[in-house]
Amino acid sequence: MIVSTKGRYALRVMVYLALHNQEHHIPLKDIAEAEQISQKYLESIMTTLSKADFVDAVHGKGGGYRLNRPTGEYTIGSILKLTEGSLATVSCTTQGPAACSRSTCCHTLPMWERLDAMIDEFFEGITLADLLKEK
Amino acid sequence: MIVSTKGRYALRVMVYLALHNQEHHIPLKDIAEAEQISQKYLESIMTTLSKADFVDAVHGKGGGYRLNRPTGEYTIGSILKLTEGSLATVSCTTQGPAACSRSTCCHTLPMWERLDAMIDEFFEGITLADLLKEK
DNA sequence: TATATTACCCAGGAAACAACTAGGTAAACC
DNA sequence: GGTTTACCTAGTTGTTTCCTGGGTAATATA
Repeated sequence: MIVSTKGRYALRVMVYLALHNQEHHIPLKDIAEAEQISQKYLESIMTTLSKADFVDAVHGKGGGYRLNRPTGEYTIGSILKLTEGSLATVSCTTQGPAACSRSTCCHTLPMWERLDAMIDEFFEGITLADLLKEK
Repeated sequence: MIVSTKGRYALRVMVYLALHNQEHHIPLKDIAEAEQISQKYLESIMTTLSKADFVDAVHGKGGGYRLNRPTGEYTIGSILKLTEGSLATVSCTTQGPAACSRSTCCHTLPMWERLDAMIDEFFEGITLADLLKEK
């Protein structure tokens, strides 16, 4: 697993907000119900998205969440990196090359680096707008 | 993390065996020491490789392990799938589409499937022989 | 045959992480 | 002032990862 529920939930919520991009904000409760995600768990994810200005959050009655950019400006990579922390496929590549004492002579490290680059390119090449067209 | 130490260790051992492909077999103890991997932990990995006929195992003095195919015939994908069980990036794609009740209307599922396909292609396109040329 | 040397088997355990829960406080609206 | 919402801190449960311990089975050598 490279992407946990945290990242997947975040993506689904962003898609949901994109599909319901109205004038009014959508409260967390509604999103959780519609997407069948634990409300409490989703809270922490939404706060992360809000702090990074991925969504606009409004308190009180009539409040909730809303996207604050056009869907084409959110790459999937940016959403996943924010919520997952990292998309590294192996621990070798998360920290610098100094992390592994064998890095200077490791025959597999270059492959991991190429894989990470490929995955990064994959996710950065897809936007929220692209996802809406799927299915 | 898509690949745990188990799969990474397996790869490193296979590379080690490829680089030391002599007439005689190499005992586990030597491999563990050279690669700085827990001997006990490596045992279970080697048994997996042996059972799948990826390596030839010989008991007793002078015994140990040895590759039993040319390095070009081992794809990285086959080694990782054997030791990791699966290379799926999200739980949605591990089981069939029936696993997730939302699969019929999920906007993100096609993306995960494309990602999995891309990663599979990546690993199946690299052989042990290719890794030896690295670094 | 005895002994050393190796691979194999089975069971468990510490630590980390993932996924979720509980119980509050702060802001905005009516 | 009260309701409705987002936000904050902490804890809990379950799973997985990584590793260890204590054996047994096979093979070679003396």
